[in-house]
Amino acid sequence: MSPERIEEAAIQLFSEKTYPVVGMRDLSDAVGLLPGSLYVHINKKEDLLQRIVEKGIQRYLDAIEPVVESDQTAPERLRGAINAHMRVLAGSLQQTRVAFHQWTYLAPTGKRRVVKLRRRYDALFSQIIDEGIEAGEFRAVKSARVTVLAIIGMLNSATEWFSPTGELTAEQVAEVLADGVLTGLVA
Amino acid sequence: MSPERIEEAAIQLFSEKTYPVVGMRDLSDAVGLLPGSLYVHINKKEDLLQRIVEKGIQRYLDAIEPVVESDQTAPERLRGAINAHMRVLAGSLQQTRVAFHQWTYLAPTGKRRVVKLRRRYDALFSQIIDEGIEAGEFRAVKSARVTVLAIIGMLNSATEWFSPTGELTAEQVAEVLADGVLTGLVA
DNA sequence: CCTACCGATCGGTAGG
DNA sequence: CCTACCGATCGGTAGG
Repeated sequence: MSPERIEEAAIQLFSEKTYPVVGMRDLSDAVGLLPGSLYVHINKKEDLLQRIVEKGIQRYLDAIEPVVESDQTAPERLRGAINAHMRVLAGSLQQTRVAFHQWTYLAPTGKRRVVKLRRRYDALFSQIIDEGIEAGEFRAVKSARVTVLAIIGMLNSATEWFSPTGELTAEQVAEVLADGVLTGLVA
Repeated sequence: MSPERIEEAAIQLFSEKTYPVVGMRDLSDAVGLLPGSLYVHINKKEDLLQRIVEKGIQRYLDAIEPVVESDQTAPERLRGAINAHMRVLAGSLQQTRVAFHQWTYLAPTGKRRVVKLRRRYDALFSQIIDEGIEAGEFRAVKSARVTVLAIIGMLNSATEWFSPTGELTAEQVAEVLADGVLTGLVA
């Protein structure tokens, strides 16, 4: 038994039932140990959540940061960031479900660490939008902040409705989303 | 003590800490009763959640249905629906937080009732999009389904970031969102 | 609406 | 990694 296998089982269980509802006995059943034996490998339940959340967000930072720093136009970078987001999402769907919604169950110290990571994620999209408006590539929206929050909210919502077995691949979904964000719905 | 006052306290507590983490003792403290005395007024904890969720979604149906059925163009109705959504959101922010995210804690029977309501909400936006494409008022998006899910996801995300004390009113946020959805970001 | 309490389950630990 | 168990807390109830 490795801490990694316990973490994988925890990702599965937390994503299905949420952190407070998953008991250490559910987790020990899932990996084939008795409840007390889990503590040979981990310190406490909350440490599992902390690691799952931090690594889960880090995947997005690693994928999106290079896109934002590239020398493409703002519309191209936004399209690229949306594509990167959807590819990470498809590759770590359950972990994302835990990372984006369940960090709120962490104690204040752990929560602060997560908030910092979330701010970095947020800042990536902010940068594209701000630079695009500055360069005249995007129109002067009435609120850049709300625009960023809306785009991120839209992307995060895919966590709930994207299906790896659905009709569209992650890349195809990204294309629909990017088209919508860039050119809108009106004919 | 009325069941309504208990329900209000439950909305507040569930929205702050989520259903499984709120104990009946938290709730009884909030309304000034002893834990056992709550059961004079309610049957069980889950009934509270069920009612909060159903009424919470119903507010959205009541506000958006007339907009969808009106005889405006699809772009006008989409703008109206987004506006209606944001006004309900601002008027019942905490209840919305419970209704949109915590219905998953209900037992299967209750969950089925909620899924029906959610489908009706979903169908309202689907109808506008489908009719708008049909009428040539919207461009032929690559996936109407993903488009609808993205718009709803964006609106639902406002539940997490909208602040009644923020710079923009709900109506102003709705305008930014509708502009974005209808005409996109590109200059 | 309170007193007093129920059985079940929780995260976690001592000792081997 | 198991045995055996801890104190705390959970939703809920009987009887007044």
